[in-house]
Amino acid sequence: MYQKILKHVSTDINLTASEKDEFTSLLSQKLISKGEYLIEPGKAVTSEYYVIQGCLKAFYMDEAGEEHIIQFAIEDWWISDFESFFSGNPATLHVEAIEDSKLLGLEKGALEELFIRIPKFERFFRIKTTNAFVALRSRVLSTLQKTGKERYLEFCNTYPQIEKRIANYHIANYLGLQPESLSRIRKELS
Amino acid sequence: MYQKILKHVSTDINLTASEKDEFTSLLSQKLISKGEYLIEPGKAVTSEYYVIQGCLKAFYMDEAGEEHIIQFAIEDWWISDFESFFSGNPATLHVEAIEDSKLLGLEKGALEELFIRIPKFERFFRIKTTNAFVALRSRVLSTLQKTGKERYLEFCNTYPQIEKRIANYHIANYLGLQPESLSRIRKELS
DNA sequence: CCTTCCGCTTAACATACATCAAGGAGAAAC
DNA sequence: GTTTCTCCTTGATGTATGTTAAGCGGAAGG
Repeated sequence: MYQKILKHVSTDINLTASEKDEFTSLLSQKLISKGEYLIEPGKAVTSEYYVIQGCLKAFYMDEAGEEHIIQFAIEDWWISDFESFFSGNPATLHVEAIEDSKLLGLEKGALEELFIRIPKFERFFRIKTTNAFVALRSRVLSTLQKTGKERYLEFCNTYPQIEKRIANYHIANYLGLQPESLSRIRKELS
Repeated sequence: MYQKILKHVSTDINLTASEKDEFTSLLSQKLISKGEYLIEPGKAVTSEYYVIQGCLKAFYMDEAGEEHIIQFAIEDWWISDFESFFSGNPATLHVEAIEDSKLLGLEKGALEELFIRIPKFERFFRIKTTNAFVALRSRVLSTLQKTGKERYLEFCNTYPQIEKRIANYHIANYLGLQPESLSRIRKELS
């Protein structure tokens, strides 16, 4: 059960057997069915989650009740409302399973103790945070400067596994397009 | 010279006189003229900068040589290539003064020591980082879902001081519009 | 003072994408 | 098997924004 996450962590930092044990002892497994919510706005978020299996979407709801997807997460990704997790403010994000999913949760308090006991983990999570920041920045750039077709191709390159698994209208939403437009783009490309 | 930054820091954390001294002793003043570069791609970035006076733009250059502005900074803002600063990778961003500017630089090494000696500062910079993350995320949302006019109004609300100071074509670039389009939008609104 | 240049505006036209509407295929429910 | 529902596709039309081109005004430099 912990093999995947240990392999994942080991790509960035080296751990001894006892460090691995200490890390995994902090993780709690969570099962969630398709359609269920992992995070709902208004509640404080005290964990971040590593996806062992399944698929989830993180989205905002606007005043008109429209969803705006800002992230998908599949195997080997982390997901949470990081703003709420770090600041302690109530969540503003929804996170919903779009497939039955198996997660590992990591509590904020446990994480902070871990940073003190094994500082390597601070490095690991800082790398993850920096990557998330860079990904977000590059997404700002592509939405500002690129056409729908270009963004779609970029998406397919960046998330090849996701593109095949997720409904057209979810991808369209993520790309800021209408499903009809994405459909046309796909037709053009085929 | 340090009044502004101390007031700025004090909005989030409380400091004793000696903590203030310790903090300001780490800061080094930097003057930079309009048109000069604070950060150039390829070089590692070891400082972040607080703006005492002036105005700068942070932008990427694409393969076609086009600038894409991702941030402006005026008085009381921080600016750097945060990805490079945190990861140690060479900068990918350009940061250029668009007015003569006066900055306070803070070295990464000094900052890390400060975090150890006065942990409150870790909290302060974590708040800043979280805010930046949230701002970026909300920018992704507005570029995906809103029209140029809506984004312009949002920009004017969020950065009223900036809107009056910066050239039309810079604002248009930041909003992902052509200067002509922004000009039309402004006309419609007046 | 005059000239030059740069940024702003306006107009005419082109295009990407949204919107509205309809139909079809596959999965789920009966 | 039939019905229903959900999602995908396609077409017709509308709109926001891009593109190209021109002119104007103020600032900088002579």
